[in-house]
Amino acid sequence: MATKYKGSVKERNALNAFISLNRAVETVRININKNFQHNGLTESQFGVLEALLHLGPLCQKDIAEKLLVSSGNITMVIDNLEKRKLVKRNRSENDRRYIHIELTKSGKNLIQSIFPDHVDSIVKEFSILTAEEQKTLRNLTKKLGKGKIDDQS
Amino acid sequence: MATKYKGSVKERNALNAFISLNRAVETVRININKNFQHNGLTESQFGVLEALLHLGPLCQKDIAEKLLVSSGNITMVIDNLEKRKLVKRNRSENDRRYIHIELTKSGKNLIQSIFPDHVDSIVKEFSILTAEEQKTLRNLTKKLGKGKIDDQS
DNA sequence: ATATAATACTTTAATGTTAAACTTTTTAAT
DNA sequence: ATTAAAAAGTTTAACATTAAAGTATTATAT
Repeated sequence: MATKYKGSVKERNALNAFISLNRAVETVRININKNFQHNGLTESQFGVLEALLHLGPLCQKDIAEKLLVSSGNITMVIDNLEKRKLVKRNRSENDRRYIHIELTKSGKNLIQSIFPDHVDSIVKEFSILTAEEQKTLRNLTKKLGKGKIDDQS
Repeated sequence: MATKYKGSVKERNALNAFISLNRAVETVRININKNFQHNGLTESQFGVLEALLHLGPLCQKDIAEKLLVSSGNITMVIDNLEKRKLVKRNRSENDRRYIHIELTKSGKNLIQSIFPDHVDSIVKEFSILTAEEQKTLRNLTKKLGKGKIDDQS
């Protein structure tokens, strides 16, 4: 019953790249996320804390753009982080539509304590590739993604 | 306030590759998913229908493994597909623990009508890379992902 | 100045997602 | 044969996610 898709060479090339790309991200993520899951953080919560750590206070719209998620989603993620007192909402005085989000002291302590392990596990996952291959992978994927997040270059 | 992470060369290489990889998948997915979203399908639902189309009837455990999701999740996704009469549950006679899922006629019609556009949009997204680059990308990501889904090779 | 647009955020409804506890069925051990 | 363990699927609670509609605030056009 199994019927593999038969397409043109062009189609098979793109499909193969797409499938492997998705699979790689999924498996790598599952392994890397174990780090902050031990600390009761979800991937979204970790992403917000990391952005705040490395970029400083941000309004919710900026966070949503960095993480490529909807504004409604950010409202809930920030809600949950606020419940745990890891971040704080500050209504802007200049323009009261904006809410600036900043790390609390315990939020900063938490993300700072987790981040080194996070980096370690990324290094570990990618160590199956040489430095040269990692650079190649980065250059190829940079072309595919219209990224808004600054990377480490 | 922005404080970029300072790490070793090894760490920056891995981080850069990781960030670009994630970003590429997210942006590519958002574009590609528009196809089946027009037909009221979610990404998960599309994934199930596609697996059933190309691999034939599967039990829920197999579907969960192909899609790298939990068994509880598959229960819900199949529930929603069943509500729309796109798939059908068949309790196995040999071993009553298993439930075989198969496409209904309308489910097969739907996925067959959508799939060509799906492939087209993947080809379009990846056309920013040459055929050689697509193969390189595939080979690099294959090393990273411990895939279980058969690809088109 | 006032009406209109646009912007930032929230809410709602529907679906997705997981982990963990649970049921049912089958297999393995003794 | 009886019991224990394993396996497939379901349920529950909590969080994620989006689209679309709604609220509050600010900017713009006339």
